[in-house]
Amino acid sequence: MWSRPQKAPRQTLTLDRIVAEAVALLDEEGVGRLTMRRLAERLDTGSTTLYWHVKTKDDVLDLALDAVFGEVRLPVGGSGWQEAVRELIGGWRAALLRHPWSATILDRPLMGPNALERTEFLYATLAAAGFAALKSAAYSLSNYVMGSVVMQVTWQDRDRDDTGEFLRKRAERYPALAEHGLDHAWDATFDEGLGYLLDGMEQARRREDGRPG
Amino acid sequence: MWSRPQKAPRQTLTLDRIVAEAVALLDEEGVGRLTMRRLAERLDTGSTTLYWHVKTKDDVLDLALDAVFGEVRLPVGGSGWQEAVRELIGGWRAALLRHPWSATILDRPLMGPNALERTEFLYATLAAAGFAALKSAAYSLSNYVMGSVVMQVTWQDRDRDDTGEFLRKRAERYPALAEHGLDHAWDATFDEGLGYLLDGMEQARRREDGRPG
DNA sequence: CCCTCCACTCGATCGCCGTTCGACTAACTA
DNA sequence: TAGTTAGTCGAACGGCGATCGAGTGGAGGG
Repeated sequence: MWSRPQKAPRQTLTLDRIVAEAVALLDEEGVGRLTMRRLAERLDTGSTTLYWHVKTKDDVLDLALDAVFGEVRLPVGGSGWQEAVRELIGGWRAALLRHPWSATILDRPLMGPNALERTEFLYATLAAAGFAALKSAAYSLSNYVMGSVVMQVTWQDRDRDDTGEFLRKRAERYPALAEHGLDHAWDATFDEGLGYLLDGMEQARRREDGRPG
Repeated sequence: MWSRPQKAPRQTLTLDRIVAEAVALLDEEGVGRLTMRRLAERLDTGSTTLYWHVKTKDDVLDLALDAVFGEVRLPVGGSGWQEAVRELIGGWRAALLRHPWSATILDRPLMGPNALERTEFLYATLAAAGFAALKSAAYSLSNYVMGSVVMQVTWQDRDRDDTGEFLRKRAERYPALAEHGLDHAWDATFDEGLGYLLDGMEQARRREDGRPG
């Protein structure tokens, strides 16, 4: 039939294109609006087609999250373990904050190649520094960065709504909270807390194993 | 009509009953299976009825999460700030771990009365201890406990599936990870990391403000 | 004793979701 | 040319959160 729609010579759909578009969609509209149908529409295809490249929607999220970890550059310099850790953890945090939706889907195993590579680097750095309680050290750091990103994403931009007023009205019941308000220098607070942790770790390292890093 | 079903003299539906049943449902089946319909069914009512007591499903989750925080007992003793913090944070962690689903919905403002009361206590304790950088101290601790709970819930019980084998097969690429495996003494690791943090905080406290707690 | 009122209940329905099925097609292979 | 296969897609299924408007039962006033 002459009216039959011409097959568009469209670019082949690939897993990479799907993941890239998913990240873009998540960045623009957030995790609640990522839909297989909407994602497919942006890729100019049918939602069914996605399922040939991907098993479930969770796969898309796993891939998108690992793509975020891929943005974290591994430290290169030969300085001390604290500097290397600061650089890795800082980049880790920055990447997650660039894609705030990622903080809300951190409750899944981070087994993608990019995440594993960064975790491996962290372990190796701490091992080289001579930490005997390697897991404790590594977990403390990843716990801290994960937690702080979740916290910041949850609370930032909340100054605009009525959360501040809500607390001010309850100043009698929550005096310390009301006094210190909500506005935050997030970066400085993060750095300071990381400093606490690194100082405490350094003490433990000296106690456990005196080898120089 | 004689066949008209008798109105059951059922117990009045209250917000408390809804929240309690939601927590039970979440405990038994996880966050993915909490449905307004299923929750209503367990309460022997229609799903529509829930919406008279609650505005959205998110309200149910907010209330359930705050109920979990309600399980955390506030420290009473008059010992040092570190002991008080350890007790609060430990109870905080324990409550969240008793309801693992809670770790996956921590990415929302914790503005319920129970959560606020615990946060207030944390601020007050640290302020009394003389911390100048109060927010940094408080955030470091909550970041740490949040992060470690999310991490543990994500990874525990994963030894049973093929995650361990997955890593063992990639031992060349990720030697440090493969060497240290997955099995964890979660409690000990948490305590050790908390120790790092508290030690680092104590150093900063002495530096900033020598007042006794 | 009846009527009104209102806190509370609920069946039906809307639009959207993730996922599946089976039919289709274009390009490559033998 | 015939067959195979990687890739596409319309239609549909069951379930979801939420809404609408029609009820209903018990308390309180006349």
